[in-house]
Amino acid sequence: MKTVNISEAVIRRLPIYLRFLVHLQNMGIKTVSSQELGQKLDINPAQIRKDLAYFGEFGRKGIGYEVQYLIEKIKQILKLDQIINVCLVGAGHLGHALSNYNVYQKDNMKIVAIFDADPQKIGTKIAGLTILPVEAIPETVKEKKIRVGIIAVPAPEAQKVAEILVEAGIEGILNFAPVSLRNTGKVRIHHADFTTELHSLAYYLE
Amino acid sequence: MKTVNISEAVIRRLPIYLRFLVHLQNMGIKTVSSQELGQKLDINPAQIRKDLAYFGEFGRKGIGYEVQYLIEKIKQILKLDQIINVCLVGAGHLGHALSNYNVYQKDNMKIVAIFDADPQKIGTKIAGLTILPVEAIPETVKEKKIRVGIIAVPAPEAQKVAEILVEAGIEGILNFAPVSLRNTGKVRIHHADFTTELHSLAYYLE
DNA sequence: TAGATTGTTAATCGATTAACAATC
DNA sequence: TAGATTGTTAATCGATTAACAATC
Repeated sequence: MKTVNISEAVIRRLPIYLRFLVHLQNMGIKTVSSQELGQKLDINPAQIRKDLAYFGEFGRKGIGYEVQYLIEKIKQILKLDQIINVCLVGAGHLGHALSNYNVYQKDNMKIVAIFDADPQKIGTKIAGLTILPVEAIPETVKEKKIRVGIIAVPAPEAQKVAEILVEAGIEGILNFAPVSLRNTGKVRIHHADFTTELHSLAYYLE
Repeated sequence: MKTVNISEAVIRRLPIYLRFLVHLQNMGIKTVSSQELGQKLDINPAQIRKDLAYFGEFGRKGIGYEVQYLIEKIKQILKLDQIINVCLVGAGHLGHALSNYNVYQKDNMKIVAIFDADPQKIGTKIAGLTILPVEAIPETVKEKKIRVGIIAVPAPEAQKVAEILVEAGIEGILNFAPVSLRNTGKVRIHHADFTTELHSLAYYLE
């Protein structure tokens, strides 16, 4: 798989499928068709079938997809079948919220270190983790085999933090700061910036 | 303007342009070309020119775009030139983080009410606002002319909250809960769900 | 078997990019 | 004037959707 370059649009839909499939599983539902999925997720059924077909033949003609099996397969595709260590930079309000988010364990993404620049905060604990100084990023990333960094610092500091993370050997960044990060190096940067969402939402009002 | 239906992709880029233009303004820069913008934002200059040209002729040939003027124009397009009242549902960690975010005032989007279902929290204050019960949503939305609702409640409750907001006459929703909301009514729903971002990021690791 | 639904090809639709005349 | 850069058309590229043979 991944012989052809799969488009970003496809990859962004997989987690949405995954989430709904887990929901179906929790409800005890065993199989689902692309039509049912499409109806619930407001996505064209043909697109769902095509997205999945990039990675293999996961369904059965006349029947649909087995929920449990498809969950496993999508997790494999997204590499969520292995534990991925994550660090969080920024222990402000947002950092607090993120570190308490209970989604990580079940998704195999685990926050194993929290950093902050404020000397007042260093040494205090959040979610069982002692806050470390930003200077400790390089060694901690190596020691704990951290592969993903979440940036939750103020906008003016985000670029510098990103560069420190890249330098430390991180493979992916999720950026919450409301600023477009220049990509130094070959890491993947995703944005979770709600201000742009809020601004584009304003356009559609009324 | 908006005679032709402008694509969503265009509208989603406008806030990114806006943010960088404000940054340039803060640095005292007066004019900027599509090439410079494109280089900094990693967007094709032709695309930037085309995006802006949907709404008018904002640039000057041979010169580029006047920063201040373009900021004004984009704010007009996004309807950020008027104050938009926003409410927040969910006063947990994330709600706390959002209510303290300082981006609202300068963007004319202002949180004017906070709701929660937990009786323990009702009556306490966040960011100067008294937390109200969810039952107070309909009257408060009308009274305070609230147009946008931010959902920051646990996933299982998000759909019901969305329906209450729609029923109350809200025009747009920004959903932070990790669940795909069914759109009852004709409101616009944007997602600020970082779990899907984190999951798709995993695919690109290494 | 008949009905349902996949995987996949072909058609359509839409978005991005290149190119360039107009013009500051 | 010469150089730079826009606004816009045409070309390209890519993504979505329709349709249907294969088959459970």
